[in-house]
Amino acid sequence: MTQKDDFDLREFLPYLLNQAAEISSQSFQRIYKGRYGMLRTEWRVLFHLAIYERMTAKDICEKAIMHKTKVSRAVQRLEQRRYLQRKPDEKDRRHEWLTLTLQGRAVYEDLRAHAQQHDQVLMQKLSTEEITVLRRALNALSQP
Amino acid sequence: MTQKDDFDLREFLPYLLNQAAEISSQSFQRIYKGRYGMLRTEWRVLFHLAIYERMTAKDICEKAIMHKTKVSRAVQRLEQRRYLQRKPDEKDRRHEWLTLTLQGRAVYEDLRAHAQQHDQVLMQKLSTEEITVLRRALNALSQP
DNA sequence: TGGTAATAGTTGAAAATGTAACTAACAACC
DNA sequence: GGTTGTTAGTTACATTTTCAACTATTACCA
Repeated sequence: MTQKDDFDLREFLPYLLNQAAEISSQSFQRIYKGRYGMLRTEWRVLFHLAIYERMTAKDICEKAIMHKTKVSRAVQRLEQRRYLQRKPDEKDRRHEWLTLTLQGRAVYEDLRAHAQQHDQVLMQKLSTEEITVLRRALNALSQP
Repeated sequence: MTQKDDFDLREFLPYLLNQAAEISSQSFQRIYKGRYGMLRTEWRVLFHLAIYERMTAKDICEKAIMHKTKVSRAVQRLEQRRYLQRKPDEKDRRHEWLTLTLQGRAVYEDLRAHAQQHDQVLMQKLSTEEITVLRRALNALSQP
């Protein structure tokens, strides 16, 4: 098992990004899964609703870059657990406005605290300058 | 839909990483999926074998940080397509040595060319310095 | 007005993934 | 040598995700 070839997989950005994303979300996953039995799609929807207060599923699709069926199912499960409420738009009944319940907000507060803590741990692997550049680069790469 | 709260999701590393990873792999996905009907797990295994020549499934698990069932299934599918060969180790028949076939290598060469091209496009979104720091940071974050 | 197109969101079936239990081969210790 | 433990890899089943088709509502336009 010896390296050959000039192409280095370790410099291929999609590969590196995937690797880092996978590993760095694992320990956070244990938290939202362990405490609330939530999935990745669900905490993402929850966080978006907590931050933007009031969104339609469509809004979440765009902000979170998630497919509509993923969002639809995450919303269903969050609703079942009474973490969010739906309210159809009066003007255009194709839209549904989603907001967190008090209970949903409480779950968010708890997870947010853990998220921040988790982020601290991750950032300890990097210098301040690296963090700044990393965030900027990741944002740039997130523009489709 | 207005931003609230002090916690900024856009600074939460697992979120940013996931976003960037997702988006930056999409157009490469269209290539390996469209041309060869391959999955993400499969190109990763294929690339590892192309680069390291000769590995066991275990080696791939470690290098690619993939679960052994993922690797097992990817290897099965690559074998069905005659992209790789298995050869049991003579000394220890629990191990199987995996190598690409000529056909597998040809597929790799094709995909590698596209990967490099794709990488170029991604890197155009970043400065040279950002690329260096990004790679270093991603590697650091990939250490579990 | 009526008819077609577009949009928001849901659903069902197929594909992929995760988890845990499994087989087969070897190691280690008595 | 036989028992127990460990390791490489597979399989079965449950959970998730994907893809395409669907409903319901609104927009467009002749």
